[in-house]
Amino acid sequence: MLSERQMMILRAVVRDFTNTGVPVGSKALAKQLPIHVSSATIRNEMAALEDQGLIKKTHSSSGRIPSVEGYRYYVDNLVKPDPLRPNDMDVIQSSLGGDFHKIDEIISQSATILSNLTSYTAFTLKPELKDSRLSGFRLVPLGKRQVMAILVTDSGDVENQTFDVNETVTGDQLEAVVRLINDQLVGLTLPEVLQKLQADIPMKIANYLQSPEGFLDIFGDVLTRAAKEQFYVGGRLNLLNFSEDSDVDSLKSLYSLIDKTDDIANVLGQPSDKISVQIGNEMTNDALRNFSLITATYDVNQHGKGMIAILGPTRMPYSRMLGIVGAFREELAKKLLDYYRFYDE
Amino acid sequence: MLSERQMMILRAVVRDFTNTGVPVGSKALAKQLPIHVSSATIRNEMAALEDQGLIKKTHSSSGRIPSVEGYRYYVDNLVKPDPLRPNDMDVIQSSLGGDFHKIDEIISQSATILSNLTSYTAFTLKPELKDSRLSGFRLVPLGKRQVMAILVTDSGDVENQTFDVNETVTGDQLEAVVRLINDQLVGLTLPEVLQKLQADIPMKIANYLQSPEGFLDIFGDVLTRAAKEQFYVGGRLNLLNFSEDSDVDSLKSLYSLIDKTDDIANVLGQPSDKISVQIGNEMTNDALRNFSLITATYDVNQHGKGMIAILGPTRMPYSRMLGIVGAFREELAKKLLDYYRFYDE
DNA sequence: TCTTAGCACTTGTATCGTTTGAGTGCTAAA
DNA sequence: TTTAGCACTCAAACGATACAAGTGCTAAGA
Repeated sequence: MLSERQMMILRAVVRDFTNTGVPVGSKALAKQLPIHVSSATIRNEMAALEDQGLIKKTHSSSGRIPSVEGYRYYVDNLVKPDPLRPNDMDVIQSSLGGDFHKIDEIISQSATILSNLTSYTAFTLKPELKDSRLSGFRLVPLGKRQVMAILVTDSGDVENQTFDVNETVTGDQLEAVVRLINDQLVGLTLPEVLQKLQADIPMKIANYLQSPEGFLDIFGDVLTRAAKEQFYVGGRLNLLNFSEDSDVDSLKSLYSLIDKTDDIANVLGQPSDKISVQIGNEMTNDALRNFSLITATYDVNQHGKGMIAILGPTRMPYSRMLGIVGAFREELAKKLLDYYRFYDE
Repeated sequence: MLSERQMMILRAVVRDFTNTGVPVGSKALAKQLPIHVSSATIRNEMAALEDQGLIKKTHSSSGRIPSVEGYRYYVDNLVKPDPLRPNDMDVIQSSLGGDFHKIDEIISQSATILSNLTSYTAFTLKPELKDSRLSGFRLVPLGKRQVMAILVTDSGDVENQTFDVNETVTGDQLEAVVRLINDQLVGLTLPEVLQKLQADIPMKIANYLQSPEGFLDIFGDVLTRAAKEQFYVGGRLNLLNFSEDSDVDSLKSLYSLIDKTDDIANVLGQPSDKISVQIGNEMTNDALRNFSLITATYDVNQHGKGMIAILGPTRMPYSRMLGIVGAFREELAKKLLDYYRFYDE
């Protein structure tokens, strides 16, 4: 249990340190705090906070910095999201104000906006209906030897790919493949489709084509791309600002991490309605030791929920960031509802 | 004019420095050179080379490093491409050996291979017929409210984009737009199309649709994407290895540079049949001051010419790099000829 | 005329003791 | 419980010194 005064001190330590990056000492705090006590008193309280593992020293006679547990306590109990700066709201509204013809444009644009507002790295995922289903597959011949495969899901995702075909493939054969896939697979969820694709489909298709592997590969390719959660990243380069001792190796693993869909999905974790903050080594991934991740969902009613996130140094101004993320999720939800309303009815 | 001995010394200075990164002194050279002269003699020769601006000191009593002019002389007159290491050839052939269904896969894979072989950053452009022409445009309705726009050029490039449409648009209208574009624009080069698009097309289309802007925007979008030279990058992260004093700002501008299609096209420059080397500030772009760029074309006969390039620190082992680039351009050309042969006839 | 030994000189790097200043913990008095 | 005072710790900055690598120049030898 912390006393009121201890909370006040912890809050001040976090604030100061996130602003300046310098360990904060008792004297500075005494001057700054609203209550009037001597630095010696502060020292006693700080010793108590240190005993509880909330703050720590960088060396035996230094000022204190928050420990991971200290940040955690601060985020859970002490912080209050800053109201958005008026200018920030303008930025959001004008950047989202344009006319969009694709959900993906809005989502990708959002990543950029978020990274600009925060000067950190931002991630956005589009609203996702879990269990989206295959609603159609086509092979469209283009010119002489090219075919485009197009896969559509019932949630409106479109995935496509162009590939070259040998002349010996006829239009009839393409038709047959398409019909087979549509007859057998439409309406199933994507994982179900993937599973069937490995089980009974190859046998059936053998009736239509002598060498079907090519087509099944293509279809499988497009399918796995569609099943993967697509996300957008904004402000990649901002990570360079926080490389501390410019540790090239850890930077590299960080970048490899954020470019791998699967990994980042793990890191972001399960959606929750509250804004969630993960601090430093609370995340299992070692490359993120000195970073914090703020994630939030946004809700587009029957169109599902999406996610936004920002990744910055553990020492980030949490109150401001929470304010930005909180406001942005709402603006984005509004924008998307508008968008769907326009195209839905 | 350089004497034989001076050339020998310059070559040794470049070799040594690119290998070790340490300025090279007269004593080390005396020990290493095939001829038997004292360090004092070497010093005299080095003074001469310095007078000609080919080498320079980092401070008044240091060993010498090559100047940009020195590298240039070395590359133009002294270097001989290393033969490929046997292992490297294996890597190339097995990485290019697989079965591909798209040119782009081969080209993108090539960027990865090149960056792996060199541990620098690699660029690849696919073979390009200059003046490729619009050969078709389609609008394919997908599900309820989505349409995919597909543009095909006579060189086989396909560019596409999905977008949402309001329900009030009818299939007939789509048909009309497509017919208009195909009637009026097919057969023209892409720049011509772009130009017409701004001139007389909007007026004509107004006869078919009340609010045509949306469609023209989409078409324009896809068109500009198709007109842009697409390139692939491999080993982006390798740039981090050469950040010297970890100058974050210059790293950032470097990355912005290689992500901008237009800029990088400028940097790569005009294709030439010889392998070309650009050294440090020979490139106008300031972010590249400490880098060198090796570019080479590859020739796929009637399918045009493409380009490969690697970007690494000015202090790179040129002989090895020239060997790799030289060998790779040929392997790639071979692979592509095979590929076209299979799909062409 | 070219080469070389020798030497004085320059400079970056490393090492080491010193000082300074910010900050701590502890004690004892208010 | 608070606070003044004091001894103590440690990082950072600083200066002196030594060292090593390398240079240019001079003068003698081939």
